[in-house]
Amino acid sequence: MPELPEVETVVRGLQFLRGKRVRSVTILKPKLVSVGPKTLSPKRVHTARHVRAFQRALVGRTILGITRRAKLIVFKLDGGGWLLVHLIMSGQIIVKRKSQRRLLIRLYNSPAAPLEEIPSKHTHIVLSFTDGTILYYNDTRVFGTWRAVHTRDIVHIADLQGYGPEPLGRTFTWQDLQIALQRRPNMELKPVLTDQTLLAGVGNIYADETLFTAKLRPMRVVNSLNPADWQRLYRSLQRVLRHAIKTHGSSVGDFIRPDGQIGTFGKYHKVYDRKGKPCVVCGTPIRRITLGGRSTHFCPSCQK
DNA sequence: AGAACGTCTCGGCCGC
DNA sequence: TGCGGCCGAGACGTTC
Repeated sequence: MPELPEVETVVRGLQFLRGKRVRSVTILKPKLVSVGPKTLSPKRVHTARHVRAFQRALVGRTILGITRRAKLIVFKLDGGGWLLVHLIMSGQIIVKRKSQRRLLIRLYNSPAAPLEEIPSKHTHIVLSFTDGTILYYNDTRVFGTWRAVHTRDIVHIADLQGYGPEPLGRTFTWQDLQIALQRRPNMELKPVLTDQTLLAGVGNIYADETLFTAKLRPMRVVNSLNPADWQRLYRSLQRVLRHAIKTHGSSVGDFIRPDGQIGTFGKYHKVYDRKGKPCVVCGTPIRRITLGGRSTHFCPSCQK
């Protein structure tokens, strides 16, 4: 399931799409796509016209670059267009290269569907490129978002403007982390770490793992941290995220790499989804609580 | 059967 | 009484 390391893994795996031109766009679930900046009205209209506008924004365009902002995959297109893809909970991008483009129509229900069993009944969007490459978007929970926007709209896009700093950004220091999280001085660390407007890219798993590594309890209030705590939190955050990227992201849930392989980070979870199991450091059973409406795991002995 | 790793909206509350 | 910001709850399909 995609947080910063998973999205980063996907983005790196998609680099070979640069220079390819979109031949056609098939939309099987119109609710997944939208065009233009977000409007003030929360009600989204999904019509055939809507789908056609989305297709028009992409067909004939060449992909100039693929980058990541927070958990968002950002495709830069020629002609000033952008495609912003958010995998939310269960989105997967799977690409077949030209040599593998023969389609096998065989329904397969597993999240880690092998390449030859794509498309599946969870394939909702298909991008075909002029060289025969095909990109499939699978999403069991149909929560993802695909938004086509133009450069002139980009400053209005809450998706890009509302995000906090990138935790792995070149200039990001422990003081920057402190400044970012102290915008919510009276809140608990866990919900603050996963707030995208304060800090970009951290979700439930990596928040729990980061706090364990930093030896800080998830329910600690932000303004109770001293400078040593902030430095430990900063180092832990970067170490956990970098390690996860190195191991290609988490394999928990539905995460799948663009080449169809599953991630391997799940093996290294120290607290996440380990309720009742012994802490890898001290043996104390890992505790699971709910914080900010999300499951939260910690070692009651190691984390202070 | 209840919970799921994300995001958005809504509404209550607080402080000005 | 009004307004903005903060913050928690619930909703959003589907799967196991």
